[in-house]
Amino acid sequence: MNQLPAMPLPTSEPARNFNKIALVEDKQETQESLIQLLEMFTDLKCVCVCASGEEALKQIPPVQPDLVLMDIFLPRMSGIECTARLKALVPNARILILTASADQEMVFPALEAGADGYLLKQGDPVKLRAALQELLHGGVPMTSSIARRVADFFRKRTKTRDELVRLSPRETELLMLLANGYSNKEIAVKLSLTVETIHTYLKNVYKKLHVHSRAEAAVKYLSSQP
Amino acid sequence: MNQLPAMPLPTSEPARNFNKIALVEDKQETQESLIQLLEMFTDLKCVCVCASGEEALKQIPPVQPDLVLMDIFLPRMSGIECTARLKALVPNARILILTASADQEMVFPALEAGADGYLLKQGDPVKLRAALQELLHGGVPMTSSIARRVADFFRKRTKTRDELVRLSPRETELLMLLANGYSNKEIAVKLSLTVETIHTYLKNVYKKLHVHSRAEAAVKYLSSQP
DNA sequence: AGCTGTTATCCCCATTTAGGGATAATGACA
DNA sequence: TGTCATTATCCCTAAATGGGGATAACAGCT
Repeated sequence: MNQLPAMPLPTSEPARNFNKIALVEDKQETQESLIQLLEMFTDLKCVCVCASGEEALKQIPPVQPDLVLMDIFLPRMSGIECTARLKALVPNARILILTASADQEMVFPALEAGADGYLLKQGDPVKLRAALQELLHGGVPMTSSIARRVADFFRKRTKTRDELVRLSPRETELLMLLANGYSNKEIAVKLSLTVETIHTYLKNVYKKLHVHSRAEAAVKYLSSQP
Repeated sequence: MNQLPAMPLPTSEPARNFNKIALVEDKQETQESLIQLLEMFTDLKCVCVCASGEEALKQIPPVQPDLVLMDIFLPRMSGIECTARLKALVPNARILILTASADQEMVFPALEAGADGYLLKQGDPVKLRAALQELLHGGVPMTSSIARRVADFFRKRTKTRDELVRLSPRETELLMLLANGYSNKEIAVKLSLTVETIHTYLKNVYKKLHVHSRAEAAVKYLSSQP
């Protein structure tokens, strides 16, 4: 149960007054400008620079950085895949995805892979600086356009929903809770209604959806949103 | 198909050099301090102050504000519900949810309801100012802790995927049918098993997934699917 | 003034489900 | 050889659910 696998701690490190940062970027030009930028921040030390995902998975785990700046578009292994694997090897590292405005559609896979932030690399030193600080303090830096995409993700679910069936607001509310796995009793408590009322509502919802069980209703509701 | 319901445009407004903002907040103290704060911003004009959701739905649509600051915890109608209804009545208004740190769990319902931002009301004028600017420019202001919750939402999907791996092939087969809305009886027929057998299987599946109802199991299964 | 939809409460009853247990034949694996 | 996971069957009980109905306040519409 206890293995203690020779932790890579060559130098004793009781307390650092700087944060270790690693860089994964294949385009040399961008790589250099980022390094230059990072040198300006005296509390950050760039300890590792990789030009590919494979390289990153080998070189980054031994140095256990606090931050990783990850390009999304890498030769063979994508920055997303690299992020997912790195997160398993260096769970304490906070990974910031840097992207060229075009590949914004990768934001959801990136967040799923464990990315801790998603920024456009337009090279604003002040914004990058702020983002890195935010990362170190547990935040999730996102540009507003990316946050908007995230918000839209949630929004489009309710929009498509009432296009299918004409449920009343209250009925929809109930169905949402049902589709989250709540029991009638739990729903009743959440909405401050009696269980019998929930009962009646669900009967109507079932009729409108043409289903005969809560599981069916939940499926219908959930499958109506991408 | 075309109704054109007498748009409320009493004054002709070709171009404004300020943005109209409305306030929905029941606590008088907070209300006053927000008004005071907004007065500092000369490009904003507070055109409507409401102390309840019901009031907001009546008073806000006629004035068609550009921004709405919405408290989440209101007497009868929640700020979420009010947001959803307001969005239908004033689609062009950008609604910013203001919340006391406690009710952070409302962030998803809020985004689904159509909120355009979600901030903690800790009363930092600079941050509020920045958020309002971001709103007017199409951004979605969120505090980093809230953005983090959003990111975690995507992450937990992969987590449940791991739990599903623990299921045996037969158990997975059952769960798939369950998640299609079939009853135990129907599943039994489909797999040529007795209902009691289905019963036993589901008990085990529930244990492994840490759920207590078929609806919960279905939701967990479906949310783990791409 | 009547109709319809929404919200909300309550009753009854049959079926289904959830949770607890026991049992047994497989095949894998150590 | 024993243990374990998987597949499969059966029994029991309490709780939850599904389907049927009645009732009532209220808002909006005609």
